[in-house]
Amino acid sequence: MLNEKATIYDIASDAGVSIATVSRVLRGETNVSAATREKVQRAIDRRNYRPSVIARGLTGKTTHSLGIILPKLLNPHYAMIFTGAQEEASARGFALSLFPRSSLDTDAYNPATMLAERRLDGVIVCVEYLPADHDHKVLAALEELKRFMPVVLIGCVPPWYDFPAICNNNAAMTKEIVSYLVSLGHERIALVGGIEGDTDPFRRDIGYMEGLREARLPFTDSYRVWGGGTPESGLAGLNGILNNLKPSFWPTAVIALNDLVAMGCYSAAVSHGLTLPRDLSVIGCDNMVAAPYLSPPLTTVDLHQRETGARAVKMLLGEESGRVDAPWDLIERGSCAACR
Amino acid sequence: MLNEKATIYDIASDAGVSIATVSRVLRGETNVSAATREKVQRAIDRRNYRPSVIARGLTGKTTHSLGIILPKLLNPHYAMIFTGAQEEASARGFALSLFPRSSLDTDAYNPATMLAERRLDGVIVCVEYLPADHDHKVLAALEELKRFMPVVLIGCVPPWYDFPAICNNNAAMTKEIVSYLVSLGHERIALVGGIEGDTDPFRRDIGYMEGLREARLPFTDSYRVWGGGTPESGLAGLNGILNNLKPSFWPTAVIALNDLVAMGCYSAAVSHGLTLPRDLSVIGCDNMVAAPYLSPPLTTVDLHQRETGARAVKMLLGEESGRVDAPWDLIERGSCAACR
DNA sequence: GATTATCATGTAAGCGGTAACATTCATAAC
DNA sequence: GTTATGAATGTTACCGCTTACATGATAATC
Repeated sequence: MLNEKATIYDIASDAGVSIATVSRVLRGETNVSAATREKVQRAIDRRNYRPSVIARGLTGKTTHSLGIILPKLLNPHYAMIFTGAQEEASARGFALSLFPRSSLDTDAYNPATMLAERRLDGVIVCVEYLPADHDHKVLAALEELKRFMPVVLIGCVPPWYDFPAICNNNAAMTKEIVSYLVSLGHERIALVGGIEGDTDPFRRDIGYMEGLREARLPFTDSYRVWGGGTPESGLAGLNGILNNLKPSFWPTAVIALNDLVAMGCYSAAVSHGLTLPRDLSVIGCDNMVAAPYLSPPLTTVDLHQRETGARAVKMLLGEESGRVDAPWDLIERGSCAACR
Repeated sequence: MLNEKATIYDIASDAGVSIATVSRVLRGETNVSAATREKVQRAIDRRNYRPSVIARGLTGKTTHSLGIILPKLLNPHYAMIFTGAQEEASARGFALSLFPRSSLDTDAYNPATMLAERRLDGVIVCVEYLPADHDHKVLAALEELKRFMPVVLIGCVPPWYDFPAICNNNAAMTKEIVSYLVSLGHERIALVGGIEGDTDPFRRDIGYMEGLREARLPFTDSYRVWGGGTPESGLAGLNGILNNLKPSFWPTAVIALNDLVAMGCYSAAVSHGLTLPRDLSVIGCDNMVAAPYLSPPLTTVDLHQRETGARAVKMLLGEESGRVDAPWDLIERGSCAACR
């Protein structure tokens, strides 16, 4: 508790040894005599000395810092991933910095400049389920980035992307959701959210179609609306469906892109005089903390994002590798009911 | 786009100049001839060279990296602060790393070790409205931290803390909320959330009491329940009030610690057969993105967290100083109505 | 007792930059 | 023509560590 910024030289001279010896005790090498070790440790404690991670990083190998890029923290999905990654990183003495999505913009500045110049030990990139993420410019930026440091992708990642990834197979998940709703007797099932495109075989709409086909249900174009992951989008999406159809054709269940979209659907439903889940079942995705407190409590899918974030860190650090699928669990609460 | 990790020496030899000259063009110094500058720039572009922030940091002055400590990212309040801080930091070429709350635990490890050894240029600490944050151990850790780097506090910070801070005067805010509810005709107003303690003059309960007094309303002990900032806490809190009182004594309005707590209150209310806002008005705090999509849409207080986060960065960088108050705005939506 | 293996410790060369100071050379001043 | 002046550029000593290698002192080997 004595003084601020001391260097390894100060400690060495305090303890009457060379800096190499101090460095040895700092790194816990064994070939230091007990007496010396103790002398050094005392000097360290006395000055409250902390070796500079910066200087260590310069010497080579590792900077003990990681990065993460994600669309937005206000989306609980990403906040959970970040949290998991942060915990894992910090448990290993790594710092985790958040970088903006724009880091991948080829136009602005040079791609990935901020990341590259920091010599990160790796970066986690959360890709949105949006064509914007899959366009070749972003992909090029990612390839570029990969030349500087290990990259792990999280999200709906097409198999032909040559990146280590934790992949959300939204198609398989959505198919399971459809069959769940079918098991409740629903036959008019809407899908709200997601973006059209043929770049990605794991898209929700693909699983949606498959689920319908398997249940021998017709695909009705009006029941599928595209949109982003916000409440606004959910509101607009379901409103569109309800406004354009006679009530007798209204869907009895809706699959929302995520929990936020589901909230928008709640709003749309009540504004059309529908009572949930009696008149309409809604299922979300993400299992955000607030999900159980909506009325009705939201039935959703738990994506284990925290675990995913932690896992991504392990992958960056080389403890795991390749491409793995993220697990998911359907969480039944009160927003889905048997079809009347 | 040629090669990875080049150094300033590579560029110098490519361009046929000394490293000092390269360093000069890197830092945009003026006393370099146009011809030389261009030669160097070409070499830089050709190898896609990025100077190492690590090496720069070693030389002294600044590491161009900041830290932030907050209770949890899953709380939209903190996610918004983080977002604002991140944007501001990255606009200036600073990285922002998230560190866990436990960084301030005196017990674990040495206080602030991770932060100190990274030689951050500053750290933002979001303190919770909890005695735990104000206990002397955490305060000691903060003082310790301050000896290593600039610290800016965000939150409900008692005036005798000698820190630059952006301060939430929750007392003043709550007083205003009370008078808003009073103006709607409410006379039985509950306060759900917050922690008892005498360490902090900006506590919500103080403003609550003042507001009551000013409106010449009695303070009813059963209407004030303590608790944390989660939906669980809101549910338990309001349930407690409703269960312990005959319906004729039920409050007609409730002030929730934050929007998440307000959601818990919604649940408690509906489970008691109450219709919002007809039978009960609820007001939250934080104005989270989902707030407009609850039913009824949540009346709440906007704390301008993004702006606060950005401002904290500016304070760390010495562009602003001292202790300022965070602004707030009451956002009227559908969850508060005139008392029947 | 001379040789060698072993352990504890010291010396010094980087790592990739910055910046103070030195040098060079052309132009202006005398 | 000589010298002062200053812009352009180069040299070099750090910054705070890690690490390969050197050194010295003991202990083990025969």
